[in-house]
Amino acid sequence: MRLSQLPWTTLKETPAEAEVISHQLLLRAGLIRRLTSGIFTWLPLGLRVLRRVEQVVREEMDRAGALEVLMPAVQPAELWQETGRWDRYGDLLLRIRDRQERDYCFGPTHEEIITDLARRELRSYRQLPVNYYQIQTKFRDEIRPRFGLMRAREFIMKDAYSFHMDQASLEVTYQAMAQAYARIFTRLGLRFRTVEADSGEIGGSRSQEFHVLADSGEDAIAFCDADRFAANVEAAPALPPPGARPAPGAPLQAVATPQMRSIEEVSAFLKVPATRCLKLLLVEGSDGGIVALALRGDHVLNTVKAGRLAQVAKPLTLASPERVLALTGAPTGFIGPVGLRIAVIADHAAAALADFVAGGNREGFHQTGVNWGRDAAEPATADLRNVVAGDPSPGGGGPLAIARGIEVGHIFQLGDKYSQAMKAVVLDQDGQERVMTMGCYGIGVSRIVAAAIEQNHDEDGIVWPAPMSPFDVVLLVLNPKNSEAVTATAEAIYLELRQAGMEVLLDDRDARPGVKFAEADLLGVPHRLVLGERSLKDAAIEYRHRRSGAEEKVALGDVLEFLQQRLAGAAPG
RNA sequence: CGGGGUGUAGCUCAGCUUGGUAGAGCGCUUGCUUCGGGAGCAAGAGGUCGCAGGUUCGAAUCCUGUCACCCCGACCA
Repeated sequence: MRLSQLPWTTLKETPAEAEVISHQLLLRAGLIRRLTSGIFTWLPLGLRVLRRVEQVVREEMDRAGALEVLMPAVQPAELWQETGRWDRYGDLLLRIRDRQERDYCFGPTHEEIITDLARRELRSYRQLPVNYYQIQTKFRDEIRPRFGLMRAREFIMKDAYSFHMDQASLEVTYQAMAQAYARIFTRLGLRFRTVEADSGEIGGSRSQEFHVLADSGEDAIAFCDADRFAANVEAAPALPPPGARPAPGAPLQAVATPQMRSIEEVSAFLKVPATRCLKLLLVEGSDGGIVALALRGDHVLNTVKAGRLAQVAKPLTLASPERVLALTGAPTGFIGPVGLRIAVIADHAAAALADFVAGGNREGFHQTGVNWGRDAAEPATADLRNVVAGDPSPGGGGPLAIARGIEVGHIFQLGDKYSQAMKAVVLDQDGQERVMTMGCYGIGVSRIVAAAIEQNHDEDGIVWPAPMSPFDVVLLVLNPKNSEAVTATAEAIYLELRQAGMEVLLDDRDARPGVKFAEADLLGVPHRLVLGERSLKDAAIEYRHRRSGAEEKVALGDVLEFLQQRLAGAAPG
């Protein structure tokens, strides 16, 4: 592609709307433009990146035996009503109405559509298993779209859905997808981790996420290299502390703690570490009452774990301050277990505390020297908290570490949740109708583009992993108007490289050298060639590697071979 | 949805407090000079000051409404 024929506008200044680096660089490098909140146009150079990602995804899905289809983006309400999600999916679902006043939605996902397709197309166990996939635009009306392509409302997703006679068959495809995903992210040159996950609203049992590692990631993932355990913090079990709880040693005492509502305030005021404080969170119970959840002061409630408790109302809802006051006689911030007439469920670590500090159930007071069993009833126990760095790994290999990740892939074993609701059945060997078992497998294609930048950039701009760079090579022609020899040589090299199958960006614009250098760095193509009168005098061309900055002079006759070796190298960029 | 903030040239912003008919830098056009890391000089083009209504002789500026965009918030017990 010739830059002289491309209306390419880069930005020297960072647009005010962009907060994260990937969003800033995508805009500055002229790859995308925002149309409205959470909705973007892909410009010519940006689209090349997206297409390269799609191609890798497509190749690996095909290799794994999946079948590409393309389903409609607009979906009739009837199918969503069949599974009950028309009502349950909520405001995330963009609902639209046609001229006949019929209800539709713009698809945020395609379980209903594919299940409808499967029940129409599939008749016999002989046709199973089958795995359909598509690469397509989704729309989710996010509460707050942000971070550019990372949390957009409209985005490109690869979603796949598999159909099976039984769980064993599902397992096989599920593992094949896990392997395909690992191949995809490896091929794209991304540093990633596969982690155990919560299956969330989609339902089903087993589920794993694929995270691109980046400090700006929205998710926390817990892992242990020694035993290869890795899980989203949402899903990582916190083990009970070892050893027996110490015996009570201190007397129960009430202490005045005026205005001290938070653990930080109480801990600092009483000079007691947060690890010896108890915090109680009052949530709505499934029986219409209130349930108290007890955590150690330094721990954080895991809402996924808490939401699974039978005693807790779904969805997990904190009790209102008014209700707390009415039921306990004390305002929030001063609630403790002593004398509390509410069921308490304690996290294992909170249940292991002795001689701890807790709210006094009286405004302006806490208690010290509190002990379970002696001062308050022994609580029920459960795993309620997020793991923290240093916690023992559930795999037994040692302490956990925490890293940040961007979720770019998620695979689920759905079971029969949708096939049952929509009566997607085939006949088995005995001629009996059997509900199919399903799996589903998603990849955030457009999000991968943002995640790759979050993970691969420097102060000059993007540093694409080679497999997703918009071009393999950028060739800068310096001052083309000054020298016909330079222009002619550049044209010859441009042709030679393209004939060898390389994607080459030729900067043949009548622009100053400094502009060309700066914009090439911003765009982030891994390999750069520079041809000017200076190098032409030596019958050479200058090469520079974007990521390392390493430079070399290459004889004109050797350019093709030199680059072929570079491109063939395993180093992804 | 609640709270906060911002809407002025393609981009980043000033001007608003104290009303008097719109500016800077970058970008864009033309010319000259430059020409190996986002050039210099000169001359230009480009704005219903988000929109609507009100106050006023006069509104970017004050008031009301509305729309859009951005940020924070479901860890407080």
